[in-house]
Amino acid sequence: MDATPRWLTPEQKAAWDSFIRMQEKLVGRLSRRVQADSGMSASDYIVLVKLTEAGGRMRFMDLVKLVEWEKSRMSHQVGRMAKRGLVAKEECPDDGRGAFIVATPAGHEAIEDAAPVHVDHVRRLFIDALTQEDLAALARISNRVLAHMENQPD
Amino acid sequence: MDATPRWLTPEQKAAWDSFIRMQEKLVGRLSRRVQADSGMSASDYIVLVKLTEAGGRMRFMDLVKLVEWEKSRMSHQVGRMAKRGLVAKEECPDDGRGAFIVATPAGHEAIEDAAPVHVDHVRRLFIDALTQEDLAALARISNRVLAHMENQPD
DNA sequence: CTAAGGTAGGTGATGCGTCAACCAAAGCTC
DNA sequence: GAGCTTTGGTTGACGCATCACCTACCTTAG
Repeated sequence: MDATPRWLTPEQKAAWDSFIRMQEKLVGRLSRRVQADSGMSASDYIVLVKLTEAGGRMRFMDLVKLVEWEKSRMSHQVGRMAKRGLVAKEECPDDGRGAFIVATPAGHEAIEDAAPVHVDHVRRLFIDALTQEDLAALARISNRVLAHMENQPD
Repeated sequence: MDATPRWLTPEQKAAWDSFIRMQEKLVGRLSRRVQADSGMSASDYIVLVKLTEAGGRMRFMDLVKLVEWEKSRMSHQVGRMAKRGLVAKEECPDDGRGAFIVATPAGHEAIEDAAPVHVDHVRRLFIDALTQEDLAALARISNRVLAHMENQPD
């Protein structure tokens, strides 16, 4: 009875705390940098990256799946981005409900300017801290956790 | 010239992508769970954890430093938490500007109910996916990145 | 052909995070 | 003790994330 202990072991807790702290600081710093450097939010950035990587023009739902967001979040996001001129929405002739999301010239330019700067920060703050083996280990661990989560409810 | 390459190597990019993806999914799932299970936001949760661990009563700025947030964020946060009855604010007799933040009985109860459930989810989604060695490696890597970031501007 | 159910996408309310500006009390300095 | 800086903490505006719900269109069984 009571198979799972109530708390984590000290080593587990220490590992968890370090991971969470690192991840929060790193992601926070990077998203503040992209905002300061490019005037785009981190969400703008990632949507533009994925969209332009895929040719600069996609169906809304395909974009949702690619970025792995909820459609509501994406809808709000592209709404804001359209207002800022980074993307445009086009009707879909084949499907009356559908929409194409298209990167505007301004969107292309924004991401082409922002991407190398962002990569530099990723390298400076993260990659440079680690050896090749560290990086490989982290990739393996991340994929292991991802795979594990997929078999878990909720 | 041009000492740093414009992009990451394929292995670097793969590691970075896996890490970011894992971290987003994991943190997202955990914070949705704590919200669903306890009615508290993830921010409520962590503030209450740190506050009660420290005795349930602290100076505002000490709490800010403990949680490593900006004071503005904490100010908004404790404002909301006070409105929900999780904490209360008291004046500080020694320092006319100062405030004590105190966990209410409802706050104590909320965190005592929520904490074991949250830990179970952490274990289920994360700890159980990894070996002891994985966990140790991740802790080491996280601390290495944290230490590295401290020496970096911005 | 039509009704039922699924899919594409949007909306509005609410809470959260950040930024910049602000204010008042507390030292500090001459 | 008058002016300066620092510290402790708040505020308001704005963009972002989530939730629940909604509409329009498409698909398919009968």
